[in-house]
Amino acid sequence: MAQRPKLETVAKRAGVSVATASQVMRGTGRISDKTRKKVLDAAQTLHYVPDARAAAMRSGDNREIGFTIHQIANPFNAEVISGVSDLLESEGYLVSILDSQDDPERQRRQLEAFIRGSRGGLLWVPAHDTPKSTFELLRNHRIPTVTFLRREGFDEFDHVGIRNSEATRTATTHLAVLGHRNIAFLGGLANVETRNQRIAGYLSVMQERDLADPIVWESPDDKMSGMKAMMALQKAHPEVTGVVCNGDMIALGACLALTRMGKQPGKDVSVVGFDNIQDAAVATPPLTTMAVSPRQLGRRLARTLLDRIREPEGPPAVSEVSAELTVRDTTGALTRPS
Amino acid sequence: MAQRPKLETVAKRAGVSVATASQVMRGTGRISDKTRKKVLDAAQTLHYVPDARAAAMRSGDNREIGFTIHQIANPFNAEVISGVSDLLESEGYLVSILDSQDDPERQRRQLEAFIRGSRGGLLWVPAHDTPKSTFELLRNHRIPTVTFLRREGFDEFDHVGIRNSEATRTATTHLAVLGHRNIAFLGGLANVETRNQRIAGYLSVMQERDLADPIVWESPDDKMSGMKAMMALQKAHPEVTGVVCNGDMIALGACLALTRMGKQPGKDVSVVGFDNIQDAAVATPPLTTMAVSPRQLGRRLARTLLDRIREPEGPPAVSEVSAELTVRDTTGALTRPS
DNA sequence: AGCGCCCCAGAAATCGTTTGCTGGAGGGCT
DNA sequence: AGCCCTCCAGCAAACGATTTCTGGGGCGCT
Repeated sequence: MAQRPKLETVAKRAGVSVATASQVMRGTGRISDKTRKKVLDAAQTLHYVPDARAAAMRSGDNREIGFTIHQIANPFNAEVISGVSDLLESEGYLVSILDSQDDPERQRRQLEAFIRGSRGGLLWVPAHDTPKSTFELLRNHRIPTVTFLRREGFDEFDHVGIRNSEATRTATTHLAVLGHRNIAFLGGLANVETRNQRIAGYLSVMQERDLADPIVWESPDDKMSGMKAMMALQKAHPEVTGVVCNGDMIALGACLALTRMGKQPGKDVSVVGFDNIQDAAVATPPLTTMAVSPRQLGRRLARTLLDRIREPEGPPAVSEVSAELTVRDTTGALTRPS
Repeated sequence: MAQRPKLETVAKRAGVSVATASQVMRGTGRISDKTRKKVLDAAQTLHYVPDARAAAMRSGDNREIGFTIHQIANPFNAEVISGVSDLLESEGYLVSILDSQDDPERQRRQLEAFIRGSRGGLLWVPAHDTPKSTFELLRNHRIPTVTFLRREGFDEFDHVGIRNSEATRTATTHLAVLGHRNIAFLGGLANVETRNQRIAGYLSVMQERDLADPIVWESPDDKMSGMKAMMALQKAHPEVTGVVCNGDMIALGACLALTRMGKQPGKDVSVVGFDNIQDAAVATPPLTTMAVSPRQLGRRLARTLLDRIREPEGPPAVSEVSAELTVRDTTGALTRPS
């Protein structure tokens, strides 16, 4: 058990040539069962594991793919990752996750290191304000890439996303039908693409239905921030009775704020979330939200990348999935007339 | 912008030899400023990025490290990851995360793929019931490895952990001092090492103080499962007035269950969590918990690995950090006598 | 015996780097 | 002129695999 065994060691122990040993390990060529067994036994006892770097260097195929995401702690993202891994690992790939923390600078460094390691492919949620040069970096190096959720105006990569503006149209309409006129959009940071799309959907309904002046309120996408933001929003605009949120974490934080302020979500103020994370169903009260299936999204994402690896040329494939309105207890008819 | 440029291309364009170009890129050797500039310019215009695989293959040093963890969605883990990345990336490493989902089978496959890629080091939370062979796999391949949180009885690797039994001793004592006698331990799955240690601490206090018969209740470590488990526990053992939890998610789920059953956490039944995740402070009611600092833990973890990479030989370094009792509103004095 | 086929050995090229070596061109110094 | 010193070219050997090629031993078949 000295150093890491190489193929040559295995071959020597099995009494065959390295060429033959390689054939056996790769399952290629015509090898008799007897020889095959000898080699496999030798590899077993030596705990031989081939060096993927050397192999990839010569043969070119690379079964390691990366998934760069903006926020690893988000349970929605975690489920997407899980869906991606299921499919890709069953195809013999190793998927490793990089957490950019939505910082373009950090993302750039990570992607450069990623390219140095020359993996087989990349799944990527670009950080907000990702410069065009970062996209070009990937493209120039011919790395099979699928963007996810955001694409920042770069349309040369395959893409899997959510119909954001359609979803917030649905959410806002839902509130409007319930009688709400003072509806605000809450959550997310400026210049995030998905948020902009969601705001667009919200604004369009506000305008078409001639509701009150739109209010858009920023906040980081975690529960605590959502709570603080909702408190500030209520203070600044006490007339607001409906809130369309940029994510479930925000929405849960908002509900928290409302109950703390003595108001009842779904009665005094209606709140719609986005994502349908697991907590949404068991929250108090259970959250009305725009549901998308993260696992399904993950599988689609993985399949898109596999297709691209198989067929490097060809126009970018873009697919978007719809979010579905899931009504629970945080939305209700307007009680007090505004 | 044809294919990926190699060092030879850069050298040719700069009018120098590959050896010289390599020296410049690595910053080694004695090279005049004029030549250096020529090479750097050529690399710039060609968008040259060195191939880390080929480099690592020859030189042996590898600046990619992996972090295999059992549950990526857990916010506590996410903060640890963040702490690890901060430190390691500032040292020029790329850290990629693998999600074993606490499945020994999946973990095994991932680690084998990881070894094939021969990275520079590994941070590892072993899945529950990880077989000894998996540990030996890593050891045999001489991969600098630091286990985190769990070590499953394998003491040949460096380790960073939490003083679990000390922590649950503190938590249980806290409840006992408040007058509780019927205290249960809730959460986690059988045969998970950290859980066993926490149970041990709990049991020791129950015995020393001659409290009621101990009750240990299983549950997966997410909020929804915790809620269900607490409901079942209350039905089976209505006399229980104190609960020591295996994690904050469980504890939050338990509080949820209590309020749904019309009981008030901290008044009717006292609950202590573990981890002090961000939600703990803003939950209703705010959660009493055993706090450990995930970022600090992450930095210590990273530093331990760096030390090991720098000095591959030598006895394993083990360090454990203490958890601190943070009293909030879910624990209170026993009101109705048992 | 002769022929053909299956299986494999052995050698060599290749992937993109790093690293050590030899040796030479040029400059500054005595 | 002679000598040393700096800077770099050019060659070559690694690293650990894959892949192709030639060639030959052994077997079965006619």
